[in-house]
Amino acid sequence: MNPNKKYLVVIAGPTGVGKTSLAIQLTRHYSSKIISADSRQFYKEMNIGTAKPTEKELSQAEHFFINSLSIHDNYSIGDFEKDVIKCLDKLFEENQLVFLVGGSGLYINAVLNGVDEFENVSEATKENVKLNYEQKGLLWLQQQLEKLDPYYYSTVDINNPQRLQRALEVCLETGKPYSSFLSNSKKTRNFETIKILINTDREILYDRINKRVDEMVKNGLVEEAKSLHPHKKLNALNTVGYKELFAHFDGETDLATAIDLIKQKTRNYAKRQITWFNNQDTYETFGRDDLEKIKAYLEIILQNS
RNA sequence: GGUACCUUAGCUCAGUCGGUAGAGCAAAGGACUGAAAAUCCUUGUGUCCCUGGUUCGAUUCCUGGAGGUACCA
Repeated sequence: MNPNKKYLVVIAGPTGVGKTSLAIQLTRHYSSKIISADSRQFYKEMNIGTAKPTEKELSQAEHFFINSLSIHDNYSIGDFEKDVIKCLDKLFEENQLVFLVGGSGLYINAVLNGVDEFENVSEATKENVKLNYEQKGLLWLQQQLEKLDPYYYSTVDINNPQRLQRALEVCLETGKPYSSFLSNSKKTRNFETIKILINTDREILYDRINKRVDEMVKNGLVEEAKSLHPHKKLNALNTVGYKELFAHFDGETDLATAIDLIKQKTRNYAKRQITWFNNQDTYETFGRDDLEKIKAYLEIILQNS
């Protein structure tokens, strides 16, 4: 093992696969620390519905970023990248190996490769774009973006209002095309990365997800969501497990339907994660019971580098 | 028991003036640069409940049956 090298071990995979417990065991084995790349787990007000590690698990391995934010905070992937890199610099002073665990592929990639630098967009600009979109519709977004950034317009999914809004906000705020900020290059990092994907049969995964939702309900998810209901407009709460219950509180569905929907939307999410990681390269895939194999794999890499 | 209506995709239902059918949801696949558990894109063959009849041809019209819903007894 090269003592001068530092390693970030990424443990990724779809929700419900059992990443957390694997990662904790590995972390203990290496006496290391865990950085969470599960963006929902940052919010301290959201506990049951975000499938955070339990108190016991948190005591078994030190976790960073869990409960680091309030749902009222404005936090973005750019902030996350900077915060994690800062945190890693500190952790690597005392650890040769640090674990990054989560299922938010975009957030993991931000740590590994970086995201491009953008100027902050003011609330006024965001509000302006949002209002115009609400009043004039998707076509307005498309026309504005086509005018201000024809190149990006030709490459984006022009049916995706979130993408169009974001690009337009940047154009309006900076007076420059959104695409002029895109470098398409990876940042160099002062650590090596080892990428591990945990996956399992679809049937098993979906079954685990369904059971976990029932477990969350038993643990008080409905009550937790009830207490957050007044804040339902916040972006942090526009998420599976909460918005279905908000719809129930608002009289749109009965409770059983809401719970079934949470299961369904979580399954859909897991599938999207699998699609994301399929599209990434250089992940080594393991099953949820492959702790020993993963240890062996890590040893080989550490010895050979 | 009587009368009326219903039975079509995994679900809810359109539709075919007789030439074997299509929406939404689900499901599957895909995309992804500051909302990412978010947002968006693509994909529709199914004994048209069963049985006879009419017809060149019936899921469609007619007879009988089965199941369902409503109302009347």
